[in-house]
Amino acid sequence: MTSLKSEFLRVLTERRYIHQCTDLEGLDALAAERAPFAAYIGFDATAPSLHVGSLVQIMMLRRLQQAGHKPIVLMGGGTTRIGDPSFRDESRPLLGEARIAENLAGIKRVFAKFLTFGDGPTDAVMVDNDEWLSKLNYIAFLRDYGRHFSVNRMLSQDSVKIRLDREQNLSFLEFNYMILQAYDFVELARNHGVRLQMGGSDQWGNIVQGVELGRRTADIQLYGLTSPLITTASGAKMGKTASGAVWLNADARSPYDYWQFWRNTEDSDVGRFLRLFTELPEAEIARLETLEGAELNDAKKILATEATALAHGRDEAENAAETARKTFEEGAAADTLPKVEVAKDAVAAGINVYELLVKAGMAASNGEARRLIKGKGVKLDDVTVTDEFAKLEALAEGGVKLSAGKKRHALIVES
RNA sequence: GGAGGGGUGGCCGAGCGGUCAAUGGCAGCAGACUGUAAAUCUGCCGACGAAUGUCUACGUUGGUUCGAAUCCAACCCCCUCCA
Repeated sequence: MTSLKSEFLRVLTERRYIHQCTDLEGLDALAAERAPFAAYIGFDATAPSLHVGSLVQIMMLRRLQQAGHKPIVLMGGGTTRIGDPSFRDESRPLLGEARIAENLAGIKRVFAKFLTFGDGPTDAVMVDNDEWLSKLNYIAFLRDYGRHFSVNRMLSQDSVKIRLDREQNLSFLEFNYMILQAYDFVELARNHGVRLQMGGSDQWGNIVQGVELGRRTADIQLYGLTSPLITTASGAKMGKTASGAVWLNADARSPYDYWQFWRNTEDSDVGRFLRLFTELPEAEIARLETLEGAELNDAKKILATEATALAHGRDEAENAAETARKTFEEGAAADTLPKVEVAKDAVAAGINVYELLVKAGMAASNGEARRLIKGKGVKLDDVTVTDEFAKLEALAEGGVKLSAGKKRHALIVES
């Protein structure tokens, strides 16, 4: 590989963000120019927040902005109404307009943490493809753009081929997804000066279609860049855990939980995640990833704090780290643990421990809570609860620490 | 429109009149071992109840039967092939 001239691509390469690029040299030359250029990544609006699965993409936009260029967040308000069939076994449910609007608002709040929005030349902008897609005229669109797409070509695309090979239905609606995505690219190139589209590796086919459409219909040289699919070392997709998706919104997953998610990273993922999800200097990461055994836990803590700082702010991250330190290393009940309030007289009357577990969200039902106790999974102030009908009858001054397993803790306090 | 196949718990997938709250796998939770890791082993894994138990659940609605996830009918949805 030739040495890269642009800061943007140098950083992306060093941090292992790049999987494929349509024209690395061309893009490098563009990124090395002094004038900012715009690049975009599309996100769909199927949920009210984004989760860790999209974090690589978000970080790429952040890096772009840091390198002095303009990130554009394309919200798929229009395409969400179709559903991307890429590598999906089944059609996605179609969402109503109200839900989509709601989702867009939630997602906007996530991005505000990672990017600087505004009107300046390198300020981030959020656009919704519904703006132009809903105005399309079918006949005109077919005539102007439809003729540039080869069905033969589209059928040979992996994402489509998989569906066909498995003899699963692929509706025409979904088949159009890639056409619209390609059109988005050209539309953004014309009206927002976009030259580059980035995305996950599963978007490669769609992105390439857009690059070609740009050349054919607008005579613009566009670029595409994809990031590798991020899985954990044991092969699981990023962002799914016990309690569901790891959301980036604080109201969907608390900063403390978010910190815990990163803290529990597998050993062999630490270096890779530090590069992708934190902004620590490369030299520091190189040092951290050589740690072994129990010492590697220090690296995980740094990973957790740095990653949490990006999504929730430095203060929240430090708090989460401190709460975890007290809870796990001192065994103390940090007063910043999630709190469960119980009425005074309820305690005096004696309250079942299993009820507390349900209240704390550590068990979904009384039965589950009792099973948990039977399985020796519950502790009160670090003492294993042995009787499934044990009651809590008094509260210590600072409350009582309730633990389900080794990792989930809450503080029971009087209300 | 015609012919065939199918819809079972978070997912995959058995069951095909009673012994079915439904085999098995995955995912998940807990315990042991550790380092809040991985791997491994053990237990749990519909709701309510202290419990014999009660309730809800095998696409929907009816029916047959002492008894239905299992049989019948209609309907809805999905898939394949033909038109």
